[in-house]
Parts: sequence; structure tokens; C-alpha cells
Amino acid sequence: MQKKITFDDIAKYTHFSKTTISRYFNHPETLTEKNRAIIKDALEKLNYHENKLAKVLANGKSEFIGIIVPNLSMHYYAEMLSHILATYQEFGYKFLVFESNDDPVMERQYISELIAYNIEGMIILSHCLSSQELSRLPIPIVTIERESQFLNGVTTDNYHGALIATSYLQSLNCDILIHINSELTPENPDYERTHGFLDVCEKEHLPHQLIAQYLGATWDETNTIYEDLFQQIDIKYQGQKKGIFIANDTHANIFLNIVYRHYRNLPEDYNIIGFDDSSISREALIPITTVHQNIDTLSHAAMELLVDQIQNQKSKQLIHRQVEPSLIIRQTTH
Amino acid sequence: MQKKITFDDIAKYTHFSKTTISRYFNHPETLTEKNRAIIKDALEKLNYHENKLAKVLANGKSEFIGIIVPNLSMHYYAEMLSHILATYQEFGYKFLVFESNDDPVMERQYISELIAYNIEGMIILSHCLSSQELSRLPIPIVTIERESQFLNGVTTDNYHGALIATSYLQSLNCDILIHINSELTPENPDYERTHGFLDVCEKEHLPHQLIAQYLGATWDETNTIYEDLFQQIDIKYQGQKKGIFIANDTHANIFLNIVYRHYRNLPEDYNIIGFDDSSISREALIPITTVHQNIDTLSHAAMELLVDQIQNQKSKQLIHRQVEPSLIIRQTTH
DNA sequence: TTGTACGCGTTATCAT
DNA sequence: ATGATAACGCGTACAA
Repeated sequence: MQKKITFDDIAKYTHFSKTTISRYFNHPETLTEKNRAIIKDALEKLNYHENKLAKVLANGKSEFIGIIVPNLSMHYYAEMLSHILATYQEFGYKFLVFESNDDPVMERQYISELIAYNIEGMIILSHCLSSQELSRLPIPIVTIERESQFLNGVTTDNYHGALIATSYLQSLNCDILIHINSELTPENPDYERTHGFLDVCEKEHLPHQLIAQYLGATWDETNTIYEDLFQQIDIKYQGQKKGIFIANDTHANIFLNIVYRHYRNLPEDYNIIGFDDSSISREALIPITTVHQNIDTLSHAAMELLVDQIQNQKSKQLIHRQVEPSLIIRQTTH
Repeated sequence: MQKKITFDDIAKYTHFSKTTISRYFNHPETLTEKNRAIIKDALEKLNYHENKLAKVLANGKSEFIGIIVPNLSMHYYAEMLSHILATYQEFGYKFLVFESNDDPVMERQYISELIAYNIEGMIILSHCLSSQELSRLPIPIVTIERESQFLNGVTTDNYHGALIATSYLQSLNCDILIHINSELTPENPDYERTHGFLDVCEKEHLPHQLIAQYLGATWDETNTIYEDLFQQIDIKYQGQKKGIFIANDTHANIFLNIVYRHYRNLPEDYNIIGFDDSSISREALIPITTVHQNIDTLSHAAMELLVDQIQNQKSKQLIHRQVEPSLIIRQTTH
């Protein structure tokens, strides 16, 4: 492994000064065309590779953005990360990625690592640190689809999503509407799914049940919990046309599987709507009707907000951007 | 945003020199306990935050590892990335992540970005640059589950995986064995799945068909292709018990869906085995029999190889580590 | 248009 | 046990 070539080497080789070499990269227009050619030549001959770390130390701009996702086993987060990484083409930022796995202690450590590397900003998708705590950090932060009272953030318009899902179930003339979600507080954007559901049901005087409870941390646990839920629902509303709006596609798919295993098909009186339009909803054996989250728009909006914050350091007032979802009708509703 | 505190500030505050402050972190045992306490105090009072970039410039160790994945829409890669990120706890390396999307031009750019940041090593999961080209780069590299003739790499023992899958189908007394995979060359580890299938069929004189062709780049395209394949298979082998070994779970799930849509169930004469044991195989409406890839072991082995290479710079001979898969029998085989 | 000199925040070497 | 000084590789006044 040969010694690394630096501006000094290029300078000696071309009989210019380091400064001129630096200018070749940062202000090429101040060099004569001839000298530019000479330097270009030397760079190739000596096989120069830039050292961005030295650059960062000198000018402060690391072009790093830190990302903390809760996990990557959920397709939703993997897809979000994918879209964020893709913004490299537009913005040029490189991404340092951490998975928090809902561990606040580790998350704090990840954050201090990130700050130690002079990241210019952070995108937070995990839920385990409050926006109040995060807002005290000395770098621009944008959240995606999480509590964000003290930080800029983007979310899907979950209320509207719940509204169109619930209204669609109503239009199907369901006898009973059911919503399954975790126990949430109003600060959590997901709560708006519950909120929207309840609002429609109450305004329209629709028979309904809200199931708001712990839904498991692993796939197996979740599966077990939904098996219980299915038993209850199946008995309680026997013979009635059920419209079941479930908090996300992964859970909707689990529920669908359980119904199917029990009946060897999806009975006409079961109508299921998920949320997210994640790939599982499309790839499920019976493609699942769901509320489409525009992940592309969400992640792009997040990056726009963040880049803006980075460039105009002034901490103006908070911005919360909402992205409109839409209903994707597939085959779990009849 | 207050000015950043540096060793200089701490030094002035404590009336020590910068050197001593540095030693506090790197060789604390050479300080008296009293002075350690003084410095510790000052660090807290002034709210010092370390600057790793400066550290890197001074000692060369960035603690960065670059990762290039083909994409994150495929659960397999997302899960692999997840396990790699988790090794932070053990090895302390931070990860710069890029998605290549099978674009060799972009991948080369990503790599030069990574090198510009003094990464200490790279893990390559994408397929679009040859190991020969990659081997010329001036940093340690480990590949996972891809062509790796000129580089250290880890792969699942695909041959053995194919062997147990095919043998199982044989034990089910299938009339015809079919393997569906992309057109591959022997350098590609996935080719071993085809190889293993053919070997068993030929040794045991089993009627078989190898379908080795382009299988699409998007979900929709893949779906269309498999619909064609299903039509052909369904007609050609009507009434025969079919054992279909498909290159991966995503494809197996697509195929399963197509069969189901056609027959409204999975007929007894259809036996499907996937590969990977990715979450879709478990979450499919009919859980898919598959070959389990130990992603945890794979990614950990990759990191071990890489860290070893980083620490013992000498380029010894190539190491290719293989991880044993196992058969997970679920409900798509009878 | 080009060069000099210093700064960025650490670590390493050699003193003391 | 502690300090002075020179790296590390690049950017940027300021000068010429």
C-alpha cells in the first residue's frame, strides 16, 4: 500500500504551491487553462485521492448526516432509509446509519458518536427519545413520522388517512367498525389514525369498537396477540359484516393470515384495511386494501427541511410538514 | 450555538498542556488520580465534546466501514444491513451506507467518496463490480454472498442448501422437479443453488427441468414473468406432482400467490420451496418451506474477516468462509 | 494569477 | 508525570 499523495506532493511535482492545488479544486476559474491542465495531469500521474476528513477539519463541512432508525426488519423503515440514501444524488450528503432498537441508552451513545464526527444534521425515525431532549442538541434535526413537538418534522396526514379508510368501510355498509392500534398518546402522529377513526364513527353514529392495547414487540408475540383478538372479534360479531381498520400493513397481514388459517379463505363478512402500503400489502396472498404513505415524498421533504436548516442556521419557528396519503383498494374489502 | 470546546480550552482552564488532556483519554494511567479528577471536572464544567475527525487526521483510524448494498427493498439486504449495524456493539465501527441499485458508475463514485473519508474497510453486497476490479482498491474488503474470486468473502453453502431442498422434494415423491433461477455464471455463489439441484437430479436420475432465465428487475416485471412460467408449468405437468425449488423467498411468494389466485388454494400437487428464510416466507398466507440462511452468522463472519484484515494489514491468502443453511419445513410442501 | 503563513483539533515524539 | 513542538492534509486571509 503506497504512501498517500497529498497536495504537497502535487505541489512539488508541478512546482506550484499547495494553495494553487487547493484552488484547482475550489476556485478553478482563478487558474490559467494551461496550469489547470498541468495540475490535472499531475493528479492523474501521481494517482491522487482527495482526503475529505482533512477538508472537514479545515472548513467544518463534513457532508455527513446521521440517521437513527428504530430497526430495519420493518419494511417501512428499510424503504424510508432507502429513499433517504437516494437523496445523495440531489444533495450530496453521506449517511451514517444507526439502529436504535428502542434502546434510549444506546441511542444517546449513537448520537454522541455522530456529533463527534461533526455531522451537519440528523434525521430521527426512532421513538425512544423525546423531541424535547433532542431539541437541546447543538445540531439541526428533522423527525419523520414521530412525536416532534420541539423539532421540525414531517408526517403523513394520518388523520386524513384514517378518515378515508373509515369512510370507505362505512360505504361498504359494515355492521361494525373496528380499529386496532397500540395505546398511544396524542403527541404521537400515529394517534391521529385512532383519532380520525373515532371522529368519523362518532359523527356518523356508526357502531364501532376501538382496540387500543399493546400489540407485541416481536413477530411471534404480535401473532399470538392477534390470534386472541381474532377469537374475540369472531365470536362477538358473528354474522355481522365487519370493517377492520388495522394500524399497519404488517399487522393487517398477520390478521389476514389468521382469518385465512381459520376459514381457509377470507369470508365476505371480513373487510380489512391496513396502513402504509408497504410491500407486504401488495405481496400478501390476498393483496391488502391499505392507505398509501408516500414514503418518497416524506423522505424527500425531510431532507429538504434538514438541508434548509443546515444552510440557514437561524432557528426560525418550527415547521411540521404533512404529506397526504391515499386509499389503495385491493382485495381484502368487498 | 456556542463555540466548540477543545483540548486547548481544557488545558487553559486546568493549567495543564494539551498533551496532558490528550493523555487523559488515551493513557489515563500515566496521570495522577488527583489530576485526572481535575480534568474530569473541567470536561464537565466546560461541556467538552470529542472531535473524532481531528483524531482521525492525527492517527489515521477513522473507525468507519463502508457498506454497499444493492438495495433495501429486498428484505434480505435490509436484514443483513441490520445485523451488520448491530456489530457496532462488539467492534465499535461506524457505518457509511450506500445503495448501488446495480449501477456500476454510481458504485464507483460511492467507493471513491468512501475512500475520501478514510474508511478502514468495506463490505460489499452488491454485484455490479467484479471482485477483480475491487481487489485493486487500497483498502480491506469483504464480500457477502457474491462473486469473490479475488477478495475475501462469506457465503451461505448454497450447494448444500440446494441439496437438502432438492432431496426433500425427492423424498416427497414428486413426479417432476423444477428449479427456477436467474441465468448465472459459476463465479456467482447463487449458481451453486442451480448446481446442487442439477447434481441431485442427475445422480438420482430424477425427472427435472431447469428454468434459468432473466426474472425481472421490479416486482411487477417479476410478477409478469412468473405468471408466464406458471402457465407453462401448469399445462406441461398437468396431473403430475410438482416439486418446485425457487431461487429465493420473494419469488417463491410471488409464485405461490399466482398459483393461489388461479386455484383459490394451493393444490396438493404443487410443492414449493424457497430460499433465504426471509420474513416473507414466514408471513406469507401459506408459510413457505424454505432454506434458512443464517444472516446473523453471515454478517458477523464478514465483520470478523474484515476486522482481522484491518488489524493485520499483511495480505495473506484469500479466505472464503461458508455458513451452513438448514431446511425449514412449513406448509407449501406436502 | 500565484504564494506565504496560519488555523482546524487531535496524536506522537522527544524532552524534561 | 508533564510539556513543547511538530505532524496529519487541507482551506483561506493576506500579500505579492
